[in-house]
Amino acid sequence: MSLATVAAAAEVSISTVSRIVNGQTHRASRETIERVRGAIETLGYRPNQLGRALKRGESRVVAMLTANLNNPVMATVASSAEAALRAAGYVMILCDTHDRPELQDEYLKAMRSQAVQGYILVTNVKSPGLAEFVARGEPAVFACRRNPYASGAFVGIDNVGAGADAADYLWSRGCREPAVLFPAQSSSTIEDRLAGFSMRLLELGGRCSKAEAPGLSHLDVGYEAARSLLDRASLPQGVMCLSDQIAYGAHRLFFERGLRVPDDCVMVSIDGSTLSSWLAPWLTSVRVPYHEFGRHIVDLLGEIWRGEASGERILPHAFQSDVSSDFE
Amino acid sequence: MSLATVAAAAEVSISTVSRIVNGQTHRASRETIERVRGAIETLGYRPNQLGRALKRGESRVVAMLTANLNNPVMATVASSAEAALRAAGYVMILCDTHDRPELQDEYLKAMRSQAVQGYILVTNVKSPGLAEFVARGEPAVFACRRNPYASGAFVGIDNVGAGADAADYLWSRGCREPAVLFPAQSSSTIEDRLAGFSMRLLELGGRCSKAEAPGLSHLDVGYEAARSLLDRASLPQGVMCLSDQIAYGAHRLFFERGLRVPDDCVMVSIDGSTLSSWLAPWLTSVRVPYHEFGRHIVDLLGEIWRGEASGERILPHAFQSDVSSDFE
DNA sequence: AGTATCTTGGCAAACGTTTGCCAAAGCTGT
DNA sequence: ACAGCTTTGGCAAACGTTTGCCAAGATACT
Repeated sequence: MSLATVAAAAEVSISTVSRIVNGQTHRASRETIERVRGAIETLGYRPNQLGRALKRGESRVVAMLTANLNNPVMATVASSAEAALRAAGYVMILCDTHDRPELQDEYLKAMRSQAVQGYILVTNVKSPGLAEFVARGEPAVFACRRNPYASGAFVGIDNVGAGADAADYLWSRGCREPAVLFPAQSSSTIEDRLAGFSMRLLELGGRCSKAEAPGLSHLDVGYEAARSLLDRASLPQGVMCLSDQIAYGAHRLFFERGLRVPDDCVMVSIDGSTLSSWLAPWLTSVRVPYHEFGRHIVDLLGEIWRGEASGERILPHAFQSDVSSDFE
Repeated sequence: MSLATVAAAAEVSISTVSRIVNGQTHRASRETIERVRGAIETLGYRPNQLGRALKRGESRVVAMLTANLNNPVMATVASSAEAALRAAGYVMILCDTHDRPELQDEYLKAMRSQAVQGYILVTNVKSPGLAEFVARGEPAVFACRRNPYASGAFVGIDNVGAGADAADYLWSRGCREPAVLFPAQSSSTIEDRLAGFSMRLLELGGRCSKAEAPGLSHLDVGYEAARSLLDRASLPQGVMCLSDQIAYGAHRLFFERGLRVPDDCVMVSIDGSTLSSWLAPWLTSVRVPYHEFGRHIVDLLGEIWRGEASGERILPHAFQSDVSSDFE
């Protein structure tokens, strides 16, 4: 079914139907408009987005490239972005790059040939394709992780501040020499959180030991980092985990070794996922408002499309207090 | 950049370039082909999928409608479907219906106007739009939850059998009168698991008490169902939770009341998400191979497109034994 | 030499839209 | 009666593809 079908049913030309579909009411008589609207209604016509996109040069499709959908943080951001895009009349293509540069480049090319109108990037993996992409000035918003090639549209939190808050928390709980667990594969987010944490601790007069580990997922990272920590030194009073997932991994090792959190060792992390309040009551988290990210991402995309200079959106973080507000 | 650009660069006609792009090597001389390939290479040309889709009538885009991306089960299925689609040269549009009928209908219409080539549906919410959709015979594969209007392509597990396995497990642990926790909002999956569980228990000579609760998410369901259970009767030896999320919710209530799992009460569930092995070592699960779903979904879609009668794929489930195989 | 076949490649229509332009008709005012 | 304006609506080109058809040249066969 196409404009032609409707036009035939209403006995007008295709152009007339097209104009009415697009709300140009001053180009046809009231009577014609009603006839056409009736035909559209009875046929259940909806304009073909392919034809429209081809002609108009805007597809109303946005691509989201995410590092790993199985990470609940990414899933939450994807979900909130999807909802915000839908509300704005867009549709989301989801691409899971698994943080692999070749796959990322492949996706960037594929999305270009899909003529997508904008990009949401949750990645900081460098790749030749991404470098060109940024250089071409494609309309993109980075979320969680900063653009590794340039500054620009970004939605995230003040990771330095969040790290500092975690340090304050541990300090207030009496930890003077906490450990910090972090992944070998770094990123702007990780670095900032780490920097904020250790700087604040230094300011306060404390010091921290660091345990780093490689790993496919932050779960593994946490587990391995905790292992190397415990194998190397005695149990610290407190442990700072740079993400919830790292905390989960670390907790697993603690559990296996019969250590109890927070009785034997306080644990703090950054992310504050909803699941933690159910499954990890032992964990204290700096809560990041991932549910809000989508709205701001779409705002920024809008600014870019309108040609406005678009900056960063740094959203507020806080210690987890009221869980209920987590649900919309 | 379009075929026209390449044609100009290679000094041939648009048709010739198009044929070469599509692998018709017998319609041009070796020399011409090389010249065209060179031009494509240097320009970095990729065919515009919009034009192609419009002409060919197949968009190589598949829509996935999922009930709630924040549910890790859905996220896993989405992730595996995305990977399988990508490998087959397709692209995935993700739609989060939040199990709301109007939103589902809105998405179905929107996807139709996007000319998507196939659908992956993780829903059993009835809606007028879905009824028409099924009646039209659109190419769709249902995953996890069965088509509420007809039989047909489906990927899932034997939920009756999984329920029975859970009953066997609790029986083997000495539970003679376990409780079962389930959501008020039912579905084929829930019903089957419940039926399999209680039938097997009856066969074995046991009986079960049931606790049902409404809730936005299964986390709430588990919490509330556990509350109503404990308020009503004494603590059973074992609790069967119809999903991992229900188990998490129930555990939270148990934790608040100072009850320990599995010391005070054995808990079993169906899903076996990766996260459980990290965060919920107290939980025993029937493991569902959600990571494999994507592959089978795409297989079935292929069968449908080729016009083959496509049936159901019932994948094997098992008790969680080796966690490591969970990762690809 | 004449005919048949193969190779090479271009023309043009079509997919469903949008929109600038033109034309016919209906009006007003002189 | 005629110029000028508004209303109404159609024609046709364009977006980037694909593909049936035709044509010119080359080669092979009788």
